[in-house]
Amino acid sequence: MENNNLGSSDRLLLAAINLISERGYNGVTTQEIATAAGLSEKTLFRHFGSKQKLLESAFDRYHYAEEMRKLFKEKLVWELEEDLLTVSRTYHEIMNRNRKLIQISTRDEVQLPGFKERTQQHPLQLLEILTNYFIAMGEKGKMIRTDPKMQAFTFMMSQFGAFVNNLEAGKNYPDIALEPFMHESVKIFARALTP
Amino acid sequence: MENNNLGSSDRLLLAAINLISERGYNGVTTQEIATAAGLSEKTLFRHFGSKQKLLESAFDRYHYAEEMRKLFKEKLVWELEEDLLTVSRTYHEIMNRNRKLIQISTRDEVQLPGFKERTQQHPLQLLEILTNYFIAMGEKGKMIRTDPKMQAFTFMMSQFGAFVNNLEAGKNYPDIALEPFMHESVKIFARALTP
DNA sequence: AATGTCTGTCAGTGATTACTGACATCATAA
DNA sequence: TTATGATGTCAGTAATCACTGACAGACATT
Repeated sequence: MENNNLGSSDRLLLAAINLISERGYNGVTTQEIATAAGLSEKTLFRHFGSKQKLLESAFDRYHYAEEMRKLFKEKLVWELEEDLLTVSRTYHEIMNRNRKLIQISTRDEVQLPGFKERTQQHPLQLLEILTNYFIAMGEKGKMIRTDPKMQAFTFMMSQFGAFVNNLEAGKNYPDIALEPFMHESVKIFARALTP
Repeated sequence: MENNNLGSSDRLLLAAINLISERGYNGVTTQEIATAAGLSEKTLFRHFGSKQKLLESAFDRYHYAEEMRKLFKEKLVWELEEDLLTVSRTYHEIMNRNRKLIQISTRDEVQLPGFKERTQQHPLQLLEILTNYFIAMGEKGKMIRTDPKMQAFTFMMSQFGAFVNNLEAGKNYPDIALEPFMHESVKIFARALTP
């Protein structure tokens, strides 16, 4: 964890994210965070005033909030299997970039109100986009027309479930990798939803 | 939270599970747990000796560890859509019964080693059962024969994702309920996997 | 009546922890 | 050189918290 080329604030923020995502807000001391950042506890408080504000700053600074909307506009080609793969890839990219903050926001949601809403926005956005995409595909005759919202939700849940189990870490399901999962899950849904 | 007809130990265990699942192990004091149980802090320590042992006892006492294996043996009828619905129902029943303990074990896994393995056994069992079921169905000619393990895993992930989002609580996705989700997700996979 | 069991109250201890103030050090810029 | 800003050290405070011992009351069993 040698981030010596970064500024002190960023070193503290990253150390905080790493430690708190692993052991929880109440499971980490300001002393530990400062030491992990290679700085003194005093410096931590000079920069952020309180432990709470330190974590809030970490969210403001390191939460990637780009809209999924934009990412899809230019990428979708109205070919179901290809597009589902794009959706899956983009989803896992964004979610994995935010993994540690998402973990913190779910674990410590009671103590850190408002954080969960911010990380929950990505799934909600995706659900909306995907539902609209399914409706449009149905109108084009390229998809069965039954329950687009629930279909989108089911696809999302499969991706979300895989994300939560952190296939890349390989701890929960050692012999299942992310890339093959994305392909197989996309294939399944494409086959199920094609007329 | 009036469990006055229960013994003191059980009142304490249930109060501990409720509070810790909401606010985390380090976010709850022994004082709070005792008060929630309608007892004094002293009584808590007389019964369990330490906070740690209190939680461990809660797991031993309230973790429903029945094997999915048994539940399926008598229920499956080798009809894909019907069986997938049975699997989904059974899965959510068991997982929801264990929801609070599962939440504790994932949130506080670092501080409570060994707990996660115990709650993770249900999904692992289900994956194995479902994979074998898919293989057998393939041999009967009732399912496409491609990648049974990954197909089982994808189905499981969709159920797991829905479980994590606690549809019954209706907080994350207010307009999506568990029952319709189970039916739609099962329909999707049945259509995708039928020859 | 006597005994044992369960519980509460009270008053504490020792450890941890977020957070502070005073002062020193050191590099860089003016 | 001097001033400035960022940092470290040290010693400390006030609060919290897991946990304890001593004593007493309530209740059931014998």
